[in-house]
Amino acid sequence: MHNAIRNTEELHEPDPADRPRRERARAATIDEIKQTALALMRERGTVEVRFTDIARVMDMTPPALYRYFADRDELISALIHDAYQALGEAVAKARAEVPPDDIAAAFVAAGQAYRWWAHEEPQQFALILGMPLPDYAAPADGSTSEAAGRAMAQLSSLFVEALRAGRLGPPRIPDVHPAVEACARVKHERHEVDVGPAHFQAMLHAWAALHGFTSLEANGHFEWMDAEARDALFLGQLRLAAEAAGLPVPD
Amino acid sequence: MHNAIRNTEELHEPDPADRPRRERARAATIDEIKQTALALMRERGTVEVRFTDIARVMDMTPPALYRYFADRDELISALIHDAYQALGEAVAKARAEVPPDDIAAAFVAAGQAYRWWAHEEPQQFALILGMPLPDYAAPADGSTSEAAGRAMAQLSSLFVEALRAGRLGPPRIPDVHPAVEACARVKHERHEVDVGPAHFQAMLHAWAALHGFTSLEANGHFEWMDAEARDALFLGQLRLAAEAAGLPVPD
DNA sequence: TCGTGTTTGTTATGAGGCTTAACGGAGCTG
DNA sequence: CAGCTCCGTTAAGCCTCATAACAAACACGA
Repeated sequence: MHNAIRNTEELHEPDPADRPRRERARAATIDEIKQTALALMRERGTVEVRFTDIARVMDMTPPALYRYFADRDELISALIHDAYQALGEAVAKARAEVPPDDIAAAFVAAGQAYRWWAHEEPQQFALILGMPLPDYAAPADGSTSEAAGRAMAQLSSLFVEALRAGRLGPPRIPDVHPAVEACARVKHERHEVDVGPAHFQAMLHAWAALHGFTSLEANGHFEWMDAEARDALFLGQLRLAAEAAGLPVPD
Repeated sequence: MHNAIRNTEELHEPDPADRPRRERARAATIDEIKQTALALMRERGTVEVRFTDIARVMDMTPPALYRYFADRDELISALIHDAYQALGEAVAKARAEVPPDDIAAAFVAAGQAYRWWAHEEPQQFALILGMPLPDYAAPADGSTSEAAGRAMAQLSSLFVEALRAGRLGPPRIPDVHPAVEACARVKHERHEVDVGPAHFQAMLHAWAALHGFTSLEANGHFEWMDAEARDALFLGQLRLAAEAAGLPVPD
């Protein structure tokens, strides 16, 4: 137990003057642990991570890490949280670098960012969108699912913007199965997705297409193609998705 | 070392009469090990597998397993090979149960089989199409990549059949980037894909869309939808893919 | 029927990872 | 300086992978 829980808990101290200094050091160590874990994952091409290895790279002994994370699961949780954050930020950043009224360009930018991030960080990508890890249970505070929602919101907000700009045409599949409509309604009531059911459906189709290419590429199943071919192919996938969803088609 | 290598090697014995009996027993044990490994993976929801656990379930001691597999990697290799085989067979079986001249139905059947198998066997699916395992190297005999090729051939043959039947219309994206065309030419020369570049491109787009939905669902990212909604959504995805590829559109 | 060699299992052993417990030192606070 | 907290260490227990050495079962030939 010790006090490793303090990562997630908010602890009320008597607010001594040294708090910022010590806390900064602590935060820096936590960050170094996470960065080292990621570096090792990248190096070994795996989601696996050994406390012993992290400690060795950091010139520490393995038990020292337990001052910062109660166990491996807590570290994994933190990494998953960060990964959602990083993906969301990557997409948001890409969208911000595009003229705000150019919906088609924003869609391409978002899609490319999703793909680029997954390709650069396949381990983090696998962490959040691949097979869930053994015994891992999402933290009860919902911090990871909240982060997941924010990442997905990047996509749905694009539809909302297109709708507001009057640039959202009808999706290629206009009819919606009642069960799908029910899901759309729930999402709509929670204000997670502020578009109609047909466009909600189209959005999921677009996400799936986007994700499929991204996932296959990130996991090395497109390595028989060179980078140029993959780029062109992905752009085509984006065009198809935009067209089917009623979004302005890029190019 | 011992003699566990005999799984993959073809060994030339003096062909004694007892060979079939002992070999059958050996094959049965190998099969039981693999089945137990799969059962444990399913139970724990993971790709991880512990020799100790397998042995316990089989009422054996862990070292006994080394008589059949040199190490964990060799077991994984066998499981990957079997998984490709199983996926290919699932798709082939689904296609065989549909009138051979109904291309649209065959496409739906193949897609549903791909999705169904991934959903029923998410661990095996992750094994072959998810993130590659640490330290794992595909066997030099190319048995896994050959199995992979056969599984993918189920999709490409569908396009060939449609072409022969005169039911293959133009794909929604007719222009092909030179780099993609070069890849298509290579595949064509090897007779792995006997369709033109534009349809080759469309096939990859279809695979990606199909795979994206399948992968998200198999990894639990669509669990907020009920089964009915997911079914309807997937059918829509198939329709979009068929339409974009120039295949006959189902329904 | 009885040795003989092969196959297949066992126990014993060691290396290495995860995790906790117990302890010691650094640094801030009074 | 005494006392407290935080951070790191060493020591130790348990578990897994993997190998070595040994024992039983079995098929086979003389």
